[in-house]
Formats: sequence, C-alpha cells, structure tokens
Amino acid sequence: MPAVTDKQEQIMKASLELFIERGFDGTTMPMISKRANVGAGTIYRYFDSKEALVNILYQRSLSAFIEKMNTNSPDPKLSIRAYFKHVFYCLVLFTKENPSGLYFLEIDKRSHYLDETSKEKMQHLLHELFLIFEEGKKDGIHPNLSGRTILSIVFGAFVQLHKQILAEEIEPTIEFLEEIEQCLWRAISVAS
Amino acid sequence: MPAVTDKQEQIMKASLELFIERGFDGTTMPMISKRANVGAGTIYRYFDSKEALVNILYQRSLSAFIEKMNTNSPDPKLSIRAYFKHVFYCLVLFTKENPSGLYFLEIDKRSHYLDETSKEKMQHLLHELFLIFEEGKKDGIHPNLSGRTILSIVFGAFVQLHKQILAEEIEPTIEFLEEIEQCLWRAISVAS
Amino acid sequence: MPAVTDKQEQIMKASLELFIERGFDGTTMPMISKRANVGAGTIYRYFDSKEALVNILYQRSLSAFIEKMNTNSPDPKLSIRAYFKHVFYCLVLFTKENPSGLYFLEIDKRSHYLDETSKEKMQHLLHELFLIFEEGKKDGIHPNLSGRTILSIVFGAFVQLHKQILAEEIEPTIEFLEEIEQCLWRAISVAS
Amino acid sequence: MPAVTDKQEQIMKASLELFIERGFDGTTMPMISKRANVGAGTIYRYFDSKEALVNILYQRSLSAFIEKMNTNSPDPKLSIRAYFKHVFYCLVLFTKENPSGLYFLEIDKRSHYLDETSKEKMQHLLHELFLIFEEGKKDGIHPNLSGRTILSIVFGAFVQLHKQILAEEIEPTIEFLEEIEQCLWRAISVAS
DNA sequence: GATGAATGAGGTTTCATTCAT
DNA sequence: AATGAATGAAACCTCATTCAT
Repeated sequence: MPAVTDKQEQIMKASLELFIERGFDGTTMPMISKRANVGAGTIYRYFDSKEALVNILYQRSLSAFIEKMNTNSPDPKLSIRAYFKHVFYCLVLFTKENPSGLYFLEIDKRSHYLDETSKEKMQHLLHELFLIFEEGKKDGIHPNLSGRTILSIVFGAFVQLHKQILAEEIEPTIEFLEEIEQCLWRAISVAS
Repeated sequence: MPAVTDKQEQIMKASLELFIERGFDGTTMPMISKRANVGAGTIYRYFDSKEALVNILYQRSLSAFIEKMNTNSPDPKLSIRAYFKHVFYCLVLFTKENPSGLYFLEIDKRSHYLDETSKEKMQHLLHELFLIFEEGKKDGIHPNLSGRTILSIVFGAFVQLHKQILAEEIEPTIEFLEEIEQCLWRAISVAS
Repeated sequence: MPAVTDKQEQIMKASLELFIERGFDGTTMPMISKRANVGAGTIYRYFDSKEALVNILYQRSLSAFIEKMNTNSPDPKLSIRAYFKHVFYCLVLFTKENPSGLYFLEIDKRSHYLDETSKEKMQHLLHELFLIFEEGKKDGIHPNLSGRTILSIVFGAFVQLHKQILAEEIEPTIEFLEEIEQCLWRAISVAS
Repeated sequence: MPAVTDKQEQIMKASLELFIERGFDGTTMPMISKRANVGAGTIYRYFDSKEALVNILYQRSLSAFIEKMNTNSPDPKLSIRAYFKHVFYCLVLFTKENPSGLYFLEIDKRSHYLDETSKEKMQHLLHELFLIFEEGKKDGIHPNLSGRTILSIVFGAFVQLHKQILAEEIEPTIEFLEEIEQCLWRAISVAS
C-alpha cells in the first residue's frame, strides 16, 4: 500500500465517519469535502468516484482486519477456545484503533455499491473462518451450529454492541469485554 | 388504524422490500412506484413524503411486533426463561409473516430519516425490555450483563442470522431455530 | 419515426440552434433548457444524455436529407447534369425547411461525440454519392476529380455560403441560387 | 512579436492540434498541458487564459497567412488570374507549413470565444479580398458573383478539401493541386 | 382516484485557474 | 521558471414532488 498523503487521510477519515453516520447513499460528496476540510474537487484527485472511494475504504478496512488476525494468531487446531479469544480481541483492538472501520464488516455483501473485488475479499475471509469453526467442532464448538451460523451470531452481536458503544450507551471496560467474550463463547460452544 | 387500500398495501410492500435491498437513501420514488405498479403521483395520495412513508412503515412494523409480544405473553416474573423463549419466537413469527419488517428493528435509532415519534416508540419498547431483563437477573439472567447489553446481543445475532436466511445461505428449520434459541439463552444466562 | 411531442420538438429546435451557434461542447444543458422553455430535467425525459441528443438530431437530419434526395430523383445515369441540379436544390430546400439541420452535414465525421451509428450513416450517404459522381465522369464530370473531391468542393462551398446566408451577409434570391448552381457545376465538369 | 520560448511553442502546437481535433470547448487545459508536456500552471505563464490562448493563436495564424499573401504578391490589377493563383498557393503553402493553422480560417467569425481584435483582423482581411475580387470582375471574375460569395466558395471548398487531406482520405499531389486551382477558377470566372 | 409529464434543487463530477513549493 | 495539488464554480444528470389531465 503506497504512502498516503495528508489530504487523502483526511478524506478517508471523513468518509468513513459519514458512511457510518448516514450510510453510503445518505452521504454526499459536499458533506465529505466539508468534513474533510478540502475542496470538492480534491476528493477526485485521490479517488476516481464515490464508489471507488467506498470500495477502497472497504478493502483497506478488510485488509487491516485480516492483518491483525494473522498477527500472533494461535493455531486454531491446538485450541479453538484460544483462537476464538484471539478473534474476539482482534475485533476489539480493531474497533479501538479504527472506530469506524468495523462498519464495513457489517455491510451487506450484496450492497449495490460494492464492486466484485470487495465482495470476493469479504467472501474469502468469511470462508476461511467458516472452515476454522467447522473444524473446531471437534474441540468444543457446538456440533449443531454451522460455521456460517457461528459467524452470524458472533459478528451480529459484536457489531450491535459496538454501535451502542459508539452511541455511548455502553462503556467498554476491560471487565465488560471479558464478560462479552465468555458470553459469546458460551453461545457457540457446548458446556464443558 | 384506518382500513388500508389495495394500492396502499402494494406501495408499502414494495417500499419495505426496497428499503431492505438498498436502504432508504438508495431507494428512489420511481423505483417504488415501478415495483408497486402504481404511478409516481399515487404514492403521494397515501403518504406525504418519502420520509413520512418510511416512518409510517417503521412505526407499523414496531406496532405489529409489540402487538405480537403482548399476545399470549407469559409473565416474565414467573419465568424469565419462558419469557425469553416467547420473545425469541415472536421475532421468528414476525419475520416469517413479514420478512422485510425486521429491517426496521435494526435501523440505527439515530438514522437521519426517522422522526421523533419513531425514535421514541423504539426507545419505549427497548426500555420495557431492559427493565424485564434487569429484573430477570434474579432468575437466571447473567448478573454481569445489563439489559441493554442483552438486547444488543440477542437482536444483533438474530438480525444477522435473518439476513443470512433472506440471502438463502441458511435454512430456518424448526430444529435450527430451537438450537439458536438455546444458544442465545446460554449466552445471556448463568449456567443452571 | 414515432410521433414527436410538443416539448420534444422545442428541445430539438433549441438544441439544433445552439449546436450551430456554439458547437456541441460549447452548448450546455441549461442553455438548451432555457431556450426551449422547459425544465432542465425535462430534456432527460426525451433524451438519455446530451450525447444521445446530438446523435438523434444528427441522424434525423441525415434521414430527412436522404429522404429529400430520394424524392423525385432523376436517374443519374440518364443525365448527371440533371442529377447534380437535383442534389443542389435538395440542399437548398433542405436548408430552407430546416435552417439549422445543414450544420450536421458539416460536422467532422471524427467528432468525439458522434456514435458509430451516426458515423456509419453519414459514411453510407457519402459513399453512394461518390459512386454516382464517379460514374458521372462518362457524362461531363471532370475526369481528373475523384467523387470524394467533388463532394468536398460542392459541400464545402455550399455550407460556407449557407453560413453567410444565416449571418444575413448574403441574400439567397432565386437568381443567386441559379448562379451558384452553375458556378459549382462549372467547377466539377469539363467545359462543354 | 517577441521571441518565443521552447515551452511556449510546445503549448501553441499542442493547443492548435487539439483545437482542430476537438474544438475549443472540447479541449481542456489538462489535455493541452499533457500533450505539450508541461505543467498545467506553465500554460498560464505564457497565456492569460484559455480564451487569450485561442485568440493569440488565431491572430498569429492570420498574421502568418497575411504575411505570406503580401510576399511576392502579383498586382491584382495586372492579372486577376495570376492573383487568384497566388492566393490559392498561399493557402496551399500555409497549410503545408502549418497544418493546423488553417483551422482558424474557417472558424465562424461569430465564435463565442473570439475577441474583438480577432474578429476585426479577420474582417479586415476579408474586406481587402472582397475589394480585389470585386475589382477583378473587369478582368474575368464572374460579374454576377459578389466578392463575398467568391470567398465563400473558394475558402469553403478549400477548407473541406484540407480536412479530407488531414484525414488522409485525399493525397495532395502537385497535379491534384493544380487541378483544384483550375477547378475553383472555373467556378468563379466567366469562360474565356 | 390515478397517472406520469414536468420541474428545479441538489447530486456527482469536471475543469479553468491559482499558488505554495 | 516550472510544477501540479488544490480549489470551487459550473457542468451533466437524478429524483422528490407537483399538477393538469
């Protein structure tokens, strides 16, 4: 990924925030340019179009998340419990560093503004996780839940909690996060 | 609520579907009129504006859901476990009868197109449920989770699963639903 | 060709005039909508885009001209002199009925806004005339001039004269036109 | 006229080419700067604006043409036939040395981007030629054609032929040019 | 009551021009 | 002197809404 200029960073930050607040179609280019403190035309020096912008943000968020997932990852085959904890705290750290980035994990894959690359990239990540959780059934994951189902439960719950946190209706203390992690593990595992 | 004409019904059905598929801002009035097989002007005989339309749909969905919740409701004070099951199957039934209606349960309360009435109505429903789940801590609900947190987990997971079902990536058999209900209960309760 | 509504007619008239006065790129949609006394959006009910508009006008002008050429056409094989007179007075009549239409005969075939259909249609007309004038060499057309050259001379001169007439610097009396016709025939024929 | 720097020359060459290919309004400053291999800002070191640029080019082309016309010019009063030949070969030489410059001889004098100086300069040249061809009626020029008409025929035909040559649809051999010269003379003269 | 043609405000995007480097 | 990033006015086009039929 090439070096990113100052203006470009401002534009990406402003866009992400606005896409969270108002969605893609509810965000206008003038809104972005105003929030980013740049001229309307400047956005087009860095991004071909509004669609190109959202797709680049999407793919960047996804890449950043994947990179975090691959860093210090425990082997899921040794302990799915440890791996789940890893996934959970990746989500936590990712949202902490990049409070608006998580938004992209919840966009419907069929969104009319995502291009093929974006869709495939997300599909690929999900598929890898499916396999890992399927495999995990040997080691504590509830055998009646498919990998896909597990991901829906965990991501769905996490994203919803994150929204509450952003809205400052919930405060994410360390104790709270530990509680949630156990709670989601209980959901998808067999009692041990 | 006054009787609802045929055309009005077509318009509401088409709007709901489109709002799910493309979001509020991504849906245009011409799209709605075409899908509903009515003239563009006809929509304005029944709804003052696009915003009025989405708010009426939102409030209708909410009312329908609340009515279902109040029908044959077990007393949460007698058994929070039974009450939770009731809530869960209300969600299930509601989405079955009204596959697009659930969308409105997930709209961010800060959505720029919701009016005060819509927001308050949702706030009111959530508050009642908060109280019930808080109370339920005496009776099996995990004491470290706030009512708000519980709702986020349950709704977040449910909505995400529902999306997968709509996308036909998961099939909602009776066994599957029972499994999910237990799974979510495990998440929010203390082991018994 | 389908019936043409009133508004559509106004738009086409205004566009043609403006394309003559200012060229395609120098004409803006607001200019057209103002001259045609319609809203900016109305133009798009009838034409997909500015490019579609100019191409439809181009092809309509060409068709109208071709139709005029095919009406009461003398056989070029019998007398190329008579046929040339026919071509000349087709140009005259066409520009009289449709003062801006002639513009389209002079647009460079490589214009960046003409689509393939437009280019081919013009190419086809020119090709037919080439052949006729080539053939006419047996019968008075100067043998050293190619059909293409003849057309360039005749059309080039005619269009330039027409511009002067539009600018009211020349008055097109009947005598004047007869003079021009003879003058252009002298140019392309061998003295008889 | 001041010495012309290298960059300035590149810019003028690129502009002329593009104005021919795409017209004034269809040519953008970025296109010019790219074709001229200079920065966008550099153009503004040499020319105040896009309009100033086109007017300078216009007037330079005109001056160059006038200078060529005044060099070795035969006296039109001695032989209008010789003078016509001179004019014709001035056009030929001028377009050979400056293939895009001729473009400016055909621009409609009412072009919205020409300034008063440009229009007057052209008007002046045309007026001088008018007078000469009017005078020539004593000496072979057809008495029923006004000077203005004669110029329209000759310039119109010439410019159209030049376009075909640029498009490489006609090859301008010496024989061809002689033919054309005679052909245009036939058009505007009385048979001798 | 129902329609869809018409509108113009406002959307996305381009481009002539400026100015810090 | 030369550059090209930055700008915002204005381009093309869309769409919520109105209204004559």
